[in-house]
Amino acid sequence: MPYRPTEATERRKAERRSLILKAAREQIATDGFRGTRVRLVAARAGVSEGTIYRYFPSMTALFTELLRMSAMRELEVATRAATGPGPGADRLAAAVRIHLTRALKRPRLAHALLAEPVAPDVEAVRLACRKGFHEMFAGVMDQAIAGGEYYPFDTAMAAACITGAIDEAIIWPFAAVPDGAADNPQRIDFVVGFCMAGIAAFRRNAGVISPFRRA
Amino acid sequence: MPYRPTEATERRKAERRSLILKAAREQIATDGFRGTRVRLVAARAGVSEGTIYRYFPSMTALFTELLRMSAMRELEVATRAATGPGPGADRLAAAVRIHLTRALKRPRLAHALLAEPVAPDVEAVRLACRKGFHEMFAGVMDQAIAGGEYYPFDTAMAAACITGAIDEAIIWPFAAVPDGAADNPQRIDFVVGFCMAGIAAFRRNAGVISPFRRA
Amino acid sequence: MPYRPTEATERRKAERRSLILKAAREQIATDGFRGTRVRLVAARAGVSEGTIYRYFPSMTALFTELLRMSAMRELEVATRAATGPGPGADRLAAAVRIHLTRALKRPRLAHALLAEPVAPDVEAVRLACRKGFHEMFAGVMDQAIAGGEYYPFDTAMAAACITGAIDEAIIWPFAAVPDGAADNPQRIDFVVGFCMAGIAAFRRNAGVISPFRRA
Amino acid sequence: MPYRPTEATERRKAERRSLILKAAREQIATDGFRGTRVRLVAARAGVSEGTIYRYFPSMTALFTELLRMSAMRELEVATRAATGPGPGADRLAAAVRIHLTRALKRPRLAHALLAEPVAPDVEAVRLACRKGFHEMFAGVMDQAIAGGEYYPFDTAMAAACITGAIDEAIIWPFAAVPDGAADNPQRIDFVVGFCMAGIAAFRRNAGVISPFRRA
DNA sequence: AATGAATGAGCTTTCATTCAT
DNA sequence: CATGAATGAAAGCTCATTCAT
Repeated sequence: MPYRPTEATERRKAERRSLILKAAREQIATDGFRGTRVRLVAARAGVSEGTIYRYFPSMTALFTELLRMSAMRELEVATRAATGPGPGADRLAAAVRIHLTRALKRPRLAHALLAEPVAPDVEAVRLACRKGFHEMFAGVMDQAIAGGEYYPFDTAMAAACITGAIDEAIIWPFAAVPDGAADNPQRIDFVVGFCMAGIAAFRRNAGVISPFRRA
Repeated sequence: MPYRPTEATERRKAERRSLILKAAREQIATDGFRGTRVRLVAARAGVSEGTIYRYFPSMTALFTELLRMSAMRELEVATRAATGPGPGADRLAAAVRIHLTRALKRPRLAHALLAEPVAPDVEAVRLACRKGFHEMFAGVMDQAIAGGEYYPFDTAMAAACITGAIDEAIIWPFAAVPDGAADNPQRIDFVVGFCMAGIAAFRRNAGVISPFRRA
Repeated sequence: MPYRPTEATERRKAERRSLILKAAREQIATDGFRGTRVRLVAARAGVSEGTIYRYFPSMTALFTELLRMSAMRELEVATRAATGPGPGADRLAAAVRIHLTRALKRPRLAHALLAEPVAPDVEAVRLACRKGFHEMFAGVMDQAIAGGEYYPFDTAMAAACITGAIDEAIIWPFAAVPDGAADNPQRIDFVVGFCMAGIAAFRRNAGVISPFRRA
Repeated sequence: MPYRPTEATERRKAERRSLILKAAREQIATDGFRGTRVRLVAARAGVSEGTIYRYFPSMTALFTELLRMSAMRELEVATRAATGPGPGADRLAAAVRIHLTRALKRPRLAHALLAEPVAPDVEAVRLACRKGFHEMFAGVMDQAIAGGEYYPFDTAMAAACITGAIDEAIIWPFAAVPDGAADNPQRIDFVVGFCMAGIAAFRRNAGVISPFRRA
């Protein structure tokens, strides 16, 4: 009688795979890619080192998939925030805000996923993910331009400035401020405001008063 | 007749040291800290591995010195641009511009030096360097506030946003645009404008028209 | 079905560990601690270098354990010989004899274990082991003094002289006599006699004729 | 005109050679053979590393010569003490005493020279030196036997026991007693007494009262 | 299918020896 | 002839990956 994987077996396999990915995620959140070892991931997942290799052909592949998954999820969330009927500026601000807010919950992980250099194979994927964010931000701005909200400007470059400001806002407190102060709402407001102001000069309706202008 | 080290010998020694630092620099510019090996640096410098250790006690020490040297130089140049009699906004813009312009000449190296996570010993130095830039930018803004040019705002956070935007502007073209287009003057203008606009909302003299506003 | 380490696996592991210790022992017996390299031990044990590090955290740890194990064993054997109801002199002689006899079976190894200077970490353990022998010999003599068999004397120094004589008797034939002649019973008799005579002057009952006196 | 070394040049060369040997001696006295590096010897001698190699073809050769020289000197002194008109027992005791006394002035050096295992080439010389001491001690005893002072016995083995006791007396305090107490005259007396007593059983004139016998 | 022991290439670093100056 | 910078062959150790159980 031929072997036939049961549904339960399939389910268990999928669970294991998730378990390993989650363990890798936690390890990276703690020590970065640099400090991640097969042994440590296996220990966190409660499986053996060999099992890792049953689910992923190599550590590079594991990292790559993790990166893709995490980035996709974040990109999706930010994209959803950027989608809707309101003005482009509001949608952009919402996307920036939600992305930053989420990243600041786990700044070490976010930094690793967004900026930490890794082996070339992984780097390629990481750049692709980054590009996804760039394109999302640029896309919102392009729509806003198309909708007459802004004069045309170099949205690709603006997207770069925005993601850069967000990244640094993630890294910076990680190194410099007391624990717990990193996701201070005021700081998030500031970064969102900075990014919006960065392109405010291109708004068609100059009469709108920037919400950051002091009384 | 006893040996006496000649001037030429001394010069050669200094040259060797520079040669090694330069080789390390190039290696890092190519593969980042992560991909730098004693063997590769030695090969690039055209010396043996042992020679590296005559000039530097360890790879960490070599990285550290390289980092400190490079960062000091850049910081100095940017600081000089930020110093002078003119309005704070102009000086800030000048500092951002020159830092960005110089970094874009060698984006991979700049990124490694500014942002790449490394071994803890080196990281400490790297954070200090980064802090130097933050403080320089924040300092110019504090002066501008003190001089009545801006309303008070969170200059530390603004500095973070500015360095972040610069960094991304460095990394981004490295990944995404054709060679040679990275230091396109228009792109540099854009980033400078973005950063200045980011804090423009806090200017006291609202009458000044942003130079980035399109006709 | 989840993997469960079988008894056979466990046994194999223990055997491997012993195998490595034995290989190290043989290597030391051949070339001393000084000439022992991870590579050589691994080759002798028929395992890879990496495997050595699975069983011992470092070469120092391997040496240390080997030393402790071997010394403990020898000390135990000698101590047992020195324990019992008879006169102290007889028990001391028995301890000297058995220790010497056993060591002469592998003089190079014995010398390395007993006398060869090594890295400081190992040296500490080696001195402790040596001290164990000193104390054992001194202890037997102290008991004999307490029991009225000897007048009081510097038993610590006597123990040093005894272990020294034994050590040299181990090294000496290793260098000077044909193979196999080292553990000549007559030579062992001589050393035992020499050591006993060394403290015979302190015996209370002077009437006893030394068994080493020739007819 | 052919080059002709002047007398002054020759003298200077000989002085340098001595200087290097002395420096090596001091280095060994401090850290043993194990801790001796070309660099350290050169630094102590106040010459360059290269110069060492002008006077000695290799470190091994330097060690070898040092060993031979030091051992010769000590052997000579001890031999002189063992030579003369008096009874063999007295001469032996004098030789043991002077050798031990001198060694205890620099126990670390003495231990290194007498017992520290070294590279095989050096070891061969070290064993030869050791053999010199054995033969000297054995020679005195052979003479005493020939002179009717002792019954015949295994003088080679006795010599081994004597040198062993001396060595251990050198090593032991080095590890175990407070500084300065090592060359305590009473301890030297004890070792000399121990060694003499070790062969006392073979004396023909049994009427002689051992000087170590207590009142 | 899961285990974790075994592997071995590769890492940084040391140091006796050589050789251009 | 002295110098000390340069060499490069090891050394101990790590860790991603493989494979017998």
